[in-house]
Amino acid sequence: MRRETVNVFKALSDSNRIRIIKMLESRELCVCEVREVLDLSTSTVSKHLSILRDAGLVIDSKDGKWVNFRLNRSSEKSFVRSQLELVIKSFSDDEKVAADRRKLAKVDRNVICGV
Amino acid sequence: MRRETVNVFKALSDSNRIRIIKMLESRELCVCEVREVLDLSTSTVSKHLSILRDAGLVIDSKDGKWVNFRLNRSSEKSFVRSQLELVIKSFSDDEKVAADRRKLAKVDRNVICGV
DNA sequence: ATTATATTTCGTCATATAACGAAATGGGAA
DNA sequence: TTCCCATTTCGTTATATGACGAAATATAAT
Repeated sequence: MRRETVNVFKALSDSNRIRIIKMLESRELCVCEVREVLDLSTSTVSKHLSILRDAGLVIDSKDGKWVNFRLNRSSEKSFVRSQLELVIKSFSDDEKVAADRRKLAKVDRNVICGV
Repeated sequence: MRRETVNVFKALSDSNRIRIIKMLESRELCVCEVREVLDLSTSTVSKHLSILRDAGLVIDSKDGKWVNFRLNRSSEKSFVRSQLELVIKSFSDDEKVAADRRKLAKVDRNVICGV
Protein backbone atom coordinates (compact mmCIF):
# COMPACT_ATOMS: atom_id res chain seq x y z
CA MET A 1 0.00 0.00 0.00
CA ARG A 2 1.37 3.38 -1.05
CA ARG A 3 2.05 5.15 2.21
CA GLU A 4 2.61 8.44 0.38
CA THR A 5 -0.93 8.51 -0.91
CA VAL A 6 -2.48 7.44 2.38
CA ASN A 7 -0.43 10.17 4.05
CA VAL A 8 -2.28 12.75 1.98
CA PHE A 9 -5.50 11.55 3.58
CA LYS A 10 -3.86 11.57 7.02
CA ALA A 11 -2.69 15.12 6.47
CA LEU A 12 -6.21 16.20 5.51
CA SER A 13 -7.92 14.36 8.36
CA ASP A 14 -7.40 17.09 10.94
CA SER A 15 -9.65 20.13 11.09
CA ASN A 16 -6.84 22.54 11.96
CA ARG A 17 -4.90 21.45 8.90
CA ILE A 18 -8.00 21.91 6.73
CA ARG A 19 -8.31 25.41 8.16
CA ILE A 20 -4.68 26.06 7.28
CA ILE A 21 -5.24 24.98 3.68
CA LYS A 22 -8.31 27.18 3.45
CA MET A 23 -6.23 30.08 4.79
CA LEU A 24 -3.50 29.41 2.25
CA GLU A 25 -6.06 29.89 -0.52
CA SER A 26 -5.85 33.61 0.26
CA ARG A 27 -2.09 34.01 0.26
CA GLU A 28 1.27 32.74 1.44
CA LEU A 29 1.58 32.61 5.19
CA CYS A 30 4.33 32.26 7.76
CA VAL A 31 4.08 30.16 10.90
CA CYS A 32 3.23 32.99 13.24
CA GLU A 33 0.43 34.32 11.03
CA VAL A 34 -1.19 30.90 11.13
CA ARG A 35 -0.55 30.73 14.86
CA GLU A 36 -2.31 34.05 15.33
CA VAL A 37 -5.45 32.95 13.49
CA LEU A 38 -5.72 29.40 14.82
CA ASP A 39 -4.70 30.41 18.35
CA LEU A 40 -2.37 27.46 18.77
CA SER A 41 1.20 27.35 19.99
CA THR A 42 3.96 28.08 17.51
CA SER A 43 5.36 24.57 17.77
CA THR A 44 1.98 22.99 17.10
CA VAL A 45 1.48 25.10 13.99
CA SER A 46 4.99 24.32 12.79
CA LYS A 47 4.24 20.62 13.18
CA HIS A 48 0.94 20.89 11.27
CA LEU A 49 2.70 22.69 8.43
CA SER A 50 5.45 20.08 8.29
CA ILE A 51 2.81 17.33 8.02
CA LEU A 52 1.17 19.18 5.13
CA ARG A 53 4.58 19.69 3.52
CA ASP A 54 5.59 16.04 3.91
CA ALA A 55 2.31 15.05 2.26
CA GLY A 56 3.20 17.32 -0.66
CA LEU A 57 0.20 19.58 -0.15
CA VAL A 58 2.16 22.75 0.64
CA ILE A 59 5.58 24.12 -0.25
CA ASP A 60 7.77 26.26 1.95
CA SER A 61 10.36 28.79 0.89
CA LYS A 62 12.64 30.87 3.03
CA ASP A 63 12.58 34.63 2.86
CA GLY A 64 15.09 35.99 5.32
CA LYS A 65 14.00 35.08 8.80
CA TRP A 66 10.55 34.10 7.57
CA VAL A 67 9.41 30.79 6.13
CA ASN A 68 6.54 31.21 3.70
CA PHE A 69 4.11 28.38 3.10
CA ARG A 70 1.88 28.16 0.05
CA LEU A 71 -0.38 25.58 -1.56
CA ASN A 72 1.39 23.21 -3.94
CA ARG A 73 -1.22 23.71 -6.65
CA SER A 74 1.12 22.48 -9.38
CA SER A 75 2.27 19.29 -7.66
CA GLU A 76 3.56 16.70 -10.09
CA LYS A 77 1.17 14.23 -8.46
CA SER A 78 -2.33 14.41 -9.89
CA PHE A 79 -3.70 12.91 -6.70
CA VAL A 80 -2.37 15.83 -4.68
CA ARG A 81 -3.68 18.36 -7.20
CA SER A 82 -7.10 16.70 -7.14
CA GLN A 83 -7.28 16.69 -3.36
CA LEU A 84 -6.31 20.34 -3.16
CA GLU A 85 -9.01 21.20 -5.69
CA LEU A 86 -11.56 19.25 -3.69
CA VAL A 87 -10.65 20.96 -0.43
CA ILE A 88 -10.74 24.35 -2.14
CA LYS A 89 -14.23 23.61 -3.51
CA SER A 90 -15.43 22.30 -0.14
CA PHE A 91 -15.83 23.97 3.24
CA SER A 92 -16.85 27.23 1.57
CA ASP A 93 -19.95 27.46 3.73
CA ASP A 94 -18.07 26.69 6.92
CA GLU A 95 -18.41 29.43 9.52
CA LYS A 96 -15.05 28.79 11.15
CA VAL A 97 -13.33 28.98 7.78
CA ALA A 98 -15.09 32.27 7.08
CA ALA A 99 -14.07 33.63 10.47
CA ASP A 100 -10.45 32.62 9.84
CA ARG A 101 -10.55 34.47 6.55
CA ARG A 102 -11.87 37.63 8.19
CA LYS A 103 -9.25 37.44 10.90
CA LEU A 104 -6.52 36.76 8.36
CA ALA A 105 -7.37 39.91 6.43
CA LYS A 106 -6.36 41.96 9.45
CA VAL A 107 -3.18 40.06 10.24
CA ASP A 108 0.15 41.68 9.44
CA ARG A 109 3.19 39.58 10.27
CA ASN A 110 5.25 42.66 11.08
CA VAL A 111 2.75 43.58 13.76
CA ILE A 112 1.71 40.29 15.31
CA CYS A 113 5.05 38.47 15.18
CA GLY A 114 7.79 39.18 17.65
CA VAL A 115 5.54 40.23 20.52
CA MET B 1 -15.54 22.99 10.92
CA ARG B 2 -17.68 20.32 9.31
CA ARG B 3 -16.79 17.17 11.17
CA GLU B 4 -18.69 15.05 8.64
CA THR B 5 -16.39 16.10 5.84
CA VAL B 6 -13.23 15.71 7.89
CA ASN B 7 -14.48 12.26 8.88
CA VAL B 8 -14.36 11.23 5.23
CA PHE B 9 -10.64 12.01 5.28
CA LYS B 10 -10.26 10.16 8.57
CA ALA B 11 -12.03 7.13 7.13
CA LEU B 12 -9.71 7.14 4.12
CA SER B 13 -6.52 7.67 6.11
CA ASP B 14 -6.01 4.00 6.97
CA SER B 15 -4.45 1.61 4.49
CA ASN B 16 -6.70 -1.31 5.46
CA ARG B 17 -9.78 0.79 4.76
CA ILE B 18 -8.37 1.83 1.39
CA ARG B 19 -7.85 -1.84 0.62
CA ILE B 20 -11.48 -2.52 1.58
CA ILE B 21 -12.72 0.17 -0.79
CA LYS B 22 -10.56 -1.19 -3.58
CA MET B 23 -12.02 -4.66 -2.88
CA LEU B 24 -15.55 -3.28 -2.98
CA GLU B 25 -14.90 -2.04 -6.50
CA SER B 26 -15.19 -5.68 -7.57
CA ARG B 27 -18.41 -6.56 -5.80
CA GLU B 28 -20.44 -6.47 -2.61
CA LEU B 29 -18.73 -8.15 0.30
CA CYS B 30 -19.66 -9.42 3.74
CA VAL B 31 -17.50 -9.02 6.83
CA CYS B 32 -15.97 -12.46 6.72
CA GLU B 33 -14.96 -12.19 3.08
CA VAL B 34 -13.06 -9.01 3.90
CA ARG B 35 -11.62 -10.70 6.99
CA GLU B 36 -10.36 -13.57 4.86
CA VAL B 37 -8.53 -11.30 2.41
CA LEU B 38 -7.12 -8.78 4.88
CA ASP B 39 -6.30 -11.45 7.47
CA LEU B 40 -7.60 -9.39 10.38
CA SER B 41 -9.97 -10.35 13.16
CA THR B 42 -13.69 -10.24 12.47
CA SER B 43 -14.26 -7.50 15.02
CA THR B 44 -11.54 -5.34 13.52
CA VAL B 45 -13.02 -5.67 10.05
CA SER B 46 -16.49 -4.91 11.39
CA LYS B 47 -15.13 -1.75 12.98
CA HIS B 48 -13.40 -0.66 9.78
CA LEU B 49 -16.60 -1.14 7.82
CA SER B 50 -18.62 0.81 10.35
CA ILE B 51 -16.17 3.71 10.07
CA LEU B 52 -16.55 3.67 6.29
CA ARG B 53 -20.33 3.48 6.67
CA ASP B 54 -20.46 6.35 9.18
CA ALA B 55 -18.42 8.45 6.76
CA GLY B 56 -21.01 7.70 4.06
CA LEU B 57 -18.54 5.91 1.80
CA VAL B 58 -20.21 2.50 1.93
CA ILE B 59 -23.74 1.21 2.45
CA ASP B 60 -24.73 -1.98 4.17
CA SER B 61 -27.83 -4.09 3.59
CA LYS B 62 -28.92 -7.23 5.34
CA ASP B 63 -29.48 -10.41 3.40
CA GLY B 64 -30.47 -13.11 5.82
CA LYS B 65 -27.60 -13.77 8.15
CA TRP B 66 -25.21 -11.83 5.95
CA VAL B 67 -24.57 -8.11 5.88
CA ASN B 68 -23.50 -6.94 2.46
CA PHE B 69 -21.38 -3.84 2.09
CA ARG B 70 -21.06 -1.93 -1.17
CA LEU B 71 -19.63 1.40 -2.30
CA ASN B 72 -22.01 4.33 -1.97
CA ARG B 73 -21.31 5.52 -5.50
CA SER B 74 -24.51 7.54 -5.66
CA SER B 75 -24.14 9.37 -2.36
CA GLU B 76 -26.13 12.57 -2.22
CA LYS B 77 -22.91 14.32 -1.13
CA SER B 78 -20.74 15.31 -4.07
CA PHE B 79 -17.73 15.34 -1.79
CA VAL B 80 -18.21 11.64 -1.02
CA ARG B 81 -18.75 10.79 -4.67
CA SER B 82 -15.62 12.70 -5.64
CA GLN B 83 -13.50 10.99 -3.02
CA LEU B 84 -14.73 7.56 -4.08
CA GLU B 85 -13.89 8.37 -7.68
CA LEU B 86 -10.42 9.51 -6.67
CA VAL B 87 -9.74 6.36 -4.66
CA ILE B 88 -11.03 4.22 -7.52
CA LYS B 89 -8.71 5.99 -9.94
CA SER B 90 -5.75 5.74 -7.58
CA PHE B 91 -3.89 2.77 -6.13
CA SER B 92 -4.36 0.85 -9.38
CA ASP B 93 -0.67 0.07 -9.57
CA ASP B 94 -0.47 -1.01 -5.94
CA GLU B 95 0.81 -4.55 -5.54
CA LYS B 96 -1.10 -5.23 -2.33
CA VAL B 97 -4.33 -4.08 -3.93
CA ALA B 98 -3.67 -6.38 -6.89
CA ALA B 99 -2.96 -9.29 -4.57
CA ASP B 100 -6.17 -8.60 -2.66
CA ARG B 101 -8.07 -8.69 -5.92
CA ARG B 102 -6.56 -12.02 -6.93
CA LYS B 103 -7.32 -13.50 -3.52
CA LEU B 104 -10.84 -12.10 -3.60
CA ALA B 105 -11.57 -13.82 -6.90
CA LYS B 106 -11.12 -17.17 -5.16
CA VAL B 107 -13.13 -16.31 -2.07
CA ASP B 108 -16.59 -17.84 -1.66
CA ARG B 109 -18.42 -16.83 1.50
CA ASN B 110 -20.13 -20.22 1.70
CA VAL B 111 -16.74 -21.90 1.85
CA ILE B 112 -14.59 -19.61 3.97
CA CYS B 113 -17.16 -18.46 6.52
CA GLY B 114 -18.22 -20.62 9.39
CA VAL B 115 -14.97 -22.55 9.72
C1' DA C 1 -36.66 -24.46 20.99
C1' DT C 2 -32.05 -25.36 20.21
C1' DT C 3 -28.06 -25.05 17.62
C1' DA C 4 -25.14 -22.78 14.35
C1' DT C 5 -23.39 -18.78 12.08
C1' DA C 6 -22.58 -13.80 10.94
C1' DT C 7 -22.04 -9.57 12.91
C1' DT C 8 -21.65 -6.12 16.50
C1' DT C 9 -20.31 -4.44 20.88
C1' DC C 10 -17.30 -4.40 24.95
C1' DG C 11 -12.95 -4.26 27.49
C1' DT C 12 -8.21 -3.99 27.06
C1' DC C 13 -3.72 -3.06 25.22
C1' DA C 14 -0.17 -0.88 22.34
C1' DT C 15 0.77 2.62 19.32
C1' DA C 16 -0.24 7.13 16.99
C1' DT C 17 -1.51 11.75 17.23
C1' DA C 18 -2.08 16.57 18.83
C1' DA C 19 -1.10 19.72 22.17
C1' DC C 20 2.17 22.42 25.09
C1' DG C 21 6.57 24.70 26.89
C1' DA C 22 11.44 24.66 26.80
C1' DA C 23 15.53 24.26 24.40
C1' DA C 24 18.04 24.20 20.01
C1' DT C 25 18.70 26.04 15.25
C1' DG C 26 19.34 29.39 11.63
C1' DG C 27 19.49 33.73 9.59
C1' DG C 28 19.14 38.94 9.80
C1' DA C 29 20.53 43.16 12.35
C1' DA C 30 23.25 46.02 15.50
C1' DT D 1 30.71 39.04 17.36
C1' DT D 2 26.48 39.52 19.82
C1' DC D 3 21.68 40.00 19.97
C1' DC D 4 17.12 39.24 18.16
C1' DC D 5 13.53 36.57 16.39
C1' DA D 6 11.14 33.04 13.38
C1' DT D 7 11.14 28.40 13.21
C1' DT D 8 12.18 23.67 14.37
C1' DT D 9 13.08 20.00 17.46
C1' DC D 10 12.65 17.71 21.95
C1' DG D 11 10.28 15.82 25.96
C1' DT D 12 5.99 15.21 28.06
C1' DT D 13 1.05 14.51 28.51
C1' DA D 14 -3.68 13.50 27.19
C1' DT D 15 -6.51 11.65 23.87
C1' DA D 16 -7.46 8.93 19.56
C1' DT D 17 -6.85 4.93 16.94
C1' DG D 18 -6.29 0.08 15.59
C1' DA D 19 -5.76 -4.38 17.09
C1' DC D 20 -7.48 -8.55 19.61
C1' DG D 21 -10.60 -11.99 22.12
C1' DA D 22 -14.75 -12.63 24.61
C1' DA D 23 -19.40 -11.74 25.18
C1' DA D 24 -23.77 -10.13 23.30
C1' DT D 25 -27.16 -9.91 19.15
C1' DA D 26 -29.58 -11.42 15.31
C1' DT D 27 -31.01 -14.61 12.02
C1' DA D 28 -31.00 -19.45 9.64
C1' DA D 29 -31.30 -24.04 9.97
C1' DT D 30 -32.38 -28.32 12.32
